[in-house]
Amino acid sequence: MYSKIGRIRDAALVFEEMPMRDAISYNTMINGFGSNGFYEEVMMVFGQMLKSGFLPNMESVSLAIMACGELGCISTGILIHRFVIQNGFYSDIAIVNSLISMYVKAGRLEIGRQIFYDMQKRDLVSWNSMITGYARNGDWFEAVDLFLTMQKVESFTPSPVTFLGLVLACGQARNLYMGESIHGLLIHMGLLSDFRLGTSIVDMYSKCGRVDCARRIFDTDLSERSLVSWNSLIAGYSQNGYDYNAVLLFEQMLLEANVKPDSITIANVIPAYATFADLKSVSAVHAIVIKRGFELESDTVLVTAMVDAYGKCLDIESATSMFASMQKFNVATWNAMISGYNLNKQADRGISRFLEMLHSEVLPDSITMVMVFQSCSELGSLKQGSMLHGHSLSRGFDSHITVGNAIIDMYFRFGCLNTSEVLFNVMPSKNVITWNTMLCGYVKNGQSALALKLFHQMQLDSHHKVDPVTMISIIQASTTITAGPGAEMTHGFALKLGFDLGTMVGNSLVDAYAKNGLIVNARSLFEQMGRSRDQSSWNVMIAGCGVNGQGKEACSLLFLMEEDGFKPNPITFISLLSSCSHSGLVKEGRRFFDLMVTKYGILPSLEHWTCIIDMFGRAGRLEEAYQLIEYGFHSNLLSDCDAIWGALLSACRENMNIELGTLAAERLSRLAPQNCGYYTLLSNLYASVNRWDEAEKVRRVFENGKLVKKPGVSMVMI
DNA sequence: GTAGGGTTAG
Repeated sequence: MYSKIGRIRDAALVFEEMPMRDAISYNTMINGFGSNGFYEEVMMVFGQMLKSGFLPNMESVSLAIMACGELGCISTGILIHRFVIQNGFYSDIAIVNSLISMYVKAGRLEIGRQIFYDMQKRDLVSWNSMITGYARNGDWFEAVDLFLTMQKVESFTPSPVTFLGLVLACGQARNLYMGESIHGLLIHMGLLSDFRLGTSIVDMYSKCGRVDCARRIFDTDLSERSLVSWNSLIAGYSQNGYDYNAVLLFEQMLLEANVKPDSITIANVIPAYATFADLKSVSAVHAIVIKRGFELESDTVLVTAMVDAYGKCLDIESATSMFASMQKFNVATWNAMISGYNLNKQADRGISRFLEMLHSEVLPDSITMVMVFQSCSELGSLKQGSMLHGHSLSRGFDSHITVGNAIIDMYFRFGCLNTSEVLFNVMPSKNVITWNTMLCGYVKNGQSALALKLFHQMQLDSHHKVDPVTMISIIQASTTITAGPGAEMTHGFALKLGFDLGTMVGNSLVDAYAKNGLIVNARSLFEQMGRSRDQSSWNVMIAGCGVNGQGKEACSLLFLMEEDGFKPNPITFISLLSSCSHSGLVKEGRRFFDLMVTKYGILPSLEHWTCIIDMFGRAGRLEEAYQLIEYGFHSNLLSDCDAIWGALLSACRENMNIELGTLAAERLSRLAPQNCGYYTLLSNLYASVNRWDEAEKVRRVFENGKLVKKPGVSMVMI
């Protein structure tokens, strides 16, 4: 009675206290748990029932099989399968259908298929289960084939569940063409009013990258906007790079009265906030999760999304503690954690996590390998990188293009161009990212000519089309070789290719023009870009004015930028401060520095501080630089570190200021006694004012080997 | 008895 009205916990209590249980009470309990989705409990009671010697009824057996499917307990499922055969349940079509469904849910299509073909008599549910099985695995061809055979051979009329399977198949296979056909068929048959089918169509368009169609159906065609339809559309936006739309839709959802987000909604929207590195929103969503009591410890997917998000927001400690609070890990969780350490410049912790992972029961996958190769680059440890390269070869990861790309990228970062080239040449299959990695690697290593040569080769290869990332490398390579004309040429070339100068390529060209003295071209392209400008376009333009001595123009761009709807970010102020620095606009620079903190709430980073020290230095106003540093310490905006004194010492060297220079060097020698660069600066400073004896003294300290060589990163044994 | 939505990289 209790279980019928959903008060399953009360029923369980009564059941526990029953002195004598009979088959009926066991079956009732299994039914109660099963219909409320308590699958673990179903398994438990089912086990107890068999142990006590009672024979379950058809319904209980069916529910137990269903529970195995839901929980992914395929080994228990196989035992129940045997039990079914031994106890004569195999004649029941419903039980066999449940078995098929269990196997296909676990991805064991071959077993499901065997059972299906061995059946003497099949009903519509058997066909539907099989179709759905193929659909989940993205095999739309088999799904459609079964759909046709079902009608031709056994004359079954498809039900809405059949179509649910077909639409799912198109989505999973990203087959837009088939999806559109079935959409049309459903309209024709008048089945779209079934809200489950409507939702599945929204999901299909989302998965096929046509979020615009998904949105139209969501807005106009759905008879009922269920939680699942909201989730499908948010997922569609988020997975297709429309992060802002995902966030907007989620925020709209929060205002709706008749729908509340669940853990899947959150797992969908969190990556969108993460792309913006929007820590405030991520924490706010985390608060919703806690407030609504979603189970975090067991929800691997949700926690993985949160670990990743905190990592991207540079709150690595929150990411670490979320990771630590988990009971079950999967490979994505480990990967998100390692990626977080890389992003937070703590690659050593990433490597440690990887070693920990090797001792856990979760095996690394190709994404893990991509992450650890990044960790090695970040750490600058060639030795470790080569060892992991060997590890990855022995595990067969070299067949993954992404892993190959990551390894090529790593060797470029170590300056091992030859190794990268060899790997590139022997790679059995390449994608456009492989080519881009090579091009970018050459450019970063100052080999622009090689980049252009390879680009030529790439164009002859019809398999790989030039994309925006390719163009950016080519713009940089051309301009390093032929400065201004290079920028004009690649600009023309991009237009000739029929390339829609998107935001990224546009920004890169503006940057190339500006850096090569063609500020007029930069400005006109920047204006031409219009709506396709983003925040970074403004930053590039501001910096570009700066290097061309147009400090005043740079300053006025800040206000135009705000009029255009973009908020300045820390990089904007780096561009502004260095513009002021190059144009000698000390007063303005100082004002922007203050505005940044007070009006925009941006805490100055080390780079901001070194920029402003450089500005004072160029203007010969070293005392003011020093005062500002002292003020930074006092107000806790700045911590005492070698980079700051290094910047001051460098400025002193330019101004031949011995007094402050010695002071800076003193602080430096205490903070970073191993840093050779500063000793050279100090000895140069003495030499510049003809104090040769002092210069010699510093040089001797350096040469006497008082400098300890920075110990290499310790080796890792695998 | 079958039944729609989720995480990680390049």
